[in-house]
Amino acid sequence: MSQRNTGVTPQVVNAHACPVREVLDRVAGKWSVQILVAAAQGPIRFTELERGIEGISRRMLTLTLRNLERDGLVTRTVYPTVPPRVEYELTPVAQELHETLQRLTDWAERNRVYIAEARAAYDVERQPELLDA
Amino acid sequence: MSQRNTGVTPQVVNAHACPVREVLDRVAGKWSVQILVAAAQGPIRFTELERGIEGISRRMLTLTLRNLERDGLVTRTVYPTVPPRVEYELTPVAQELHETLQRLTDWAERNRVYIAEARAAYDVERQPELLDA
DNA sequence: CCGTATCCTGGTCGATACTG
DNA sequence: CAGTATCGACCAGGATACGG
Repeated sequence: MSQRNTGVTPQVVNAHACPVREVLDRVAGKWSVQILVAAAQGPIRFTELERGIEGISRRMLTLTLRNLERDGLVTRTVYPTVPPRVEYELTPVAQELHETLQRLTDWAERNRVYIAEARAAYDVERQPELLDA
Repeated sequence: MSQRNTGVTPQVVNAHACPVREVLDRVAGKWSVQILVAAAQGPIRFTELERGIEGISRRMLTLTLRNLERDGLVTRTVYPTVPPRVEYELTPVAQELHETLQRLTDWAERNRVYIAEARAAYDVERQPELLDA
């Protein structure tokens, strides 16, 4: 592989067997989903994204946007004004993705308490001695 | 945090703002989804999982199962026979999750070609000099 | 305003060897 | 059969500084 490490998601050697994993690899990055969500309402500027997504660094914002753009999930439009202005917008395909992600959100919200309790119970079960520290 | 590193997913310091990320953190692990899929048809044994999921190591299978169990997504049942027999089964909550993951799969399959082409186009655009190597 | 380049750290996973 | 323990590699992502 003659390509240097550009920070872009490297291509897989053995193609994915499972299509679910394929999506996840695209979306499992720490910031991908939040960008998709933030951009779902319409075109949005770089700085708006940066301000809207708590804790994201400029680097990761750029990197994640590039990957999304590479996969055809966002479009990048540069307006050659001064100061420069760049807008990102979800493609129709990404809009679909965003809708299915919404199902996941629903699931998470319906079951977040259940999961939290399961965790708590499990942890108590396995590490009871840590309770009196 | 007085807990040693047991290989179990560490708890987050700052709680998740976004509920989508909460799901993803639970499912984004390299093997979680494949385990959920493999177990979706009914109770399944450790070795069956190991054989069914190409490339998974014993270690990762155990680790991922533990995390899923901890989150209340799978149940672990030990039959004290000899040789021992352990069965894993999805909880109803995980069954729901599995269904929504199915939507993601559908999306992936509908759009895999589109994405592959987007990638190819993007890469050519950015690294044309690599074509004649 | 919108990035890129570099350096560095910690968490994830694979390999391997050992147990009830 | 169904695990656990240990070590090491690798890379995603944070901090920081610079550029058009």
